[in-house]
Amino acid sequence: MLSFKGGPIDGKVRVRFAPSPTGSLHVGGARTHLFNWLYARHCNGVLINRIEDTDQERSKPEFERMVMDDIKTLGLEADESTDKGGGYGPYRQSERLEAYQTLAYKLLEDRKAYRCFCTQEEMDQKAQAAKAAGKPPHYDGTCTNIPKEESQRRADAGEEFSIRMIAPQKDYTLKDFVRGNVTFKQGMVGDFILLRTNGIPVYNFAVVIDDYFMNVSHVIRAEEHMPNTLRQMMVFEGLGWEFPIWAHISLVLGNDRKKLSKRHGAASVKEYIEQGYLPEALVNFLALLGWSPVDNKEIRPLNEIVDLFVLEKLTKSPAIFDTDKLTWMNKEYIKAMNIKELSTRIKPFVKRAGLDPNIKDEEWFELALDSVRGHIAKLSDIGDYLDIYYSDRFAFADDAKEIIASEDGKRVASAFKAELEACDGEPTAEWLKETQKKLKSLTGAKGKGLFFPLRACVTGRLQGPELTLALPILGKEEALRRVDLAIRQ
RNA sequence: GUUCCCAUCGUCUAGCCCGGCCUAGGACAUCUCCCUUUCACGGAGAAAACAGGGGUUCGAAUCCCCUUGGGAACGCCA
Repeated sequence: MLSFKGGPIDGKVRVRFAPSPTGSLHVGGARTHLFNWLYARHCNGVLINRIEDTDQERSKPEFERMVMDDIKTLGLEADESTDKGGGYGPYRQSERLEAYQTLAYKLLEDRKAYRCFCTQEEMDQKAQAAKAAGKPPHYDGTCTNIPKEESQRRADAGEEFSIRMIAPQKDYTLKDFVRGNVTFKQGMVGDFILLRTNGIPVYNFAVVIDDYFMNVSHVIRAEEHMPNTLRQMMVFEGLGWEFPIWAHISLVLGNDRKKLSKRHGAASVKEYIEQGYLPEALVNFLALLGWSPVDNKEIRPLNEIVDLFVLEKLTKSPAIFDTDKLTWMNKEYIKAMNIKELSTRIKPFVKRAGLDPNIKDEEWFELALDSVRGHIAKLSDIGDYLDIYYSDRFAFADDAKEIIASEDGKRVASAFKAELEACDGEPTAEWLKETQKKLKSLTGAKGKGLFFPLRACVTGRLQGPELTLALPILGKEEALRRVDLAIRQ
């Protein structure tokens, strides 16, 4: 028997994010989780992750694993969860069935719910008919007034039934932390299912029981749940329990102003991470969707966000997920990151681009990485910039070829070759600076006319890191090989 | 269809609750200029919004009403 812990709120903030394991973590879900996490941290409270797997068709253990791992990569683990345990478990709804069933029968006993013998097919038909007639598809009340004895008899006889909650016909006012008072007029919802025919509870029922027994003080969730909240209020009331504090946060929308989903391309945390967005940048960006710090400073460490995060500052209106701004933020994080940290984090992306980060020593790699980091927006961009240092990848881009073929180009290239050959030891930044001056007077080329050919010869590109940085990293031998190649074109 | 929610630059937002300090602030993106004997980086600047209409008030982005627009939800999905 499941022990019923919890009870009335004892003053401590306990919040929860309750994903259903039907796919990997969505950025909208990540943002909801983040807001809960921030609030818990800010209040020195507790964050719970509960797995809502009552949809047996779509829920899969591997999805649960994915979601939990996504949360972990974001660095936002909960205090109590299926992974970590805690004093209010189990944290998977499929393991709490007994509680739901017990309470559903209590409601039945109290005449706040009834057995419904309508079949799935009948219900589908009714819903369609109601829709066709332009009426809200509410339950028509076929089984509402079946006498208690008859209901019992039919159940005993083995007839299949679900348990349906009687929706009290009166107005309900939801006191919402971000929206203020929201009144739902009576008749907005019909009698709704609590327990399915197979004994598994439905979301709106399970949530109430879990939130109560897990001692949840604040329910911070997406706005799309508002109509659900009405049903949940009815269940809380029917069970004689106090409401938690609800806070319905605005939705995250795609470019088309519709709720962000797979249709909008990348929509999951996993995809963004795989594209080379840093978890900390994504988290920082997500925090700014529907919330803003008092001092306007947008890029800031998580602990500062925790300090400033208050529910009062949440926005009511929905926010469009702007990838451009995320990308900018990611770039800033890449620029600011400690080079050793960046080095270890970016290596998988370097390998994925087909480049070996270990062809030379770590010091070389860091130098090379540092010279190009300012150009990349995502970790996955690294291949296109770092490859200039890899001789097997070397090739002249079309625009670079043109420059080299020009009059200035030819003159600069051969003059530079001579200088390089005469260079004593490895070329340094200072050597290059001197040499550039020399080349200027030697060839008459200046500005773009001087720098583009040099860059084109050495890197094969017209854009990239400072040559004074790149040349020493490349080394004399490789540089010479390339200049030679350029001249012979 | 019904109910609920929302409405400030293209986008994220500040201001709104407690009207005057708003000539509406910041950030992304865009454009311009500067720096640099090059691209980039960096710096400076520009353009860009109170959805519309009625009230209330000496005064409204801020309060009230209507219209319009957008969104969400109406399941034995969550």
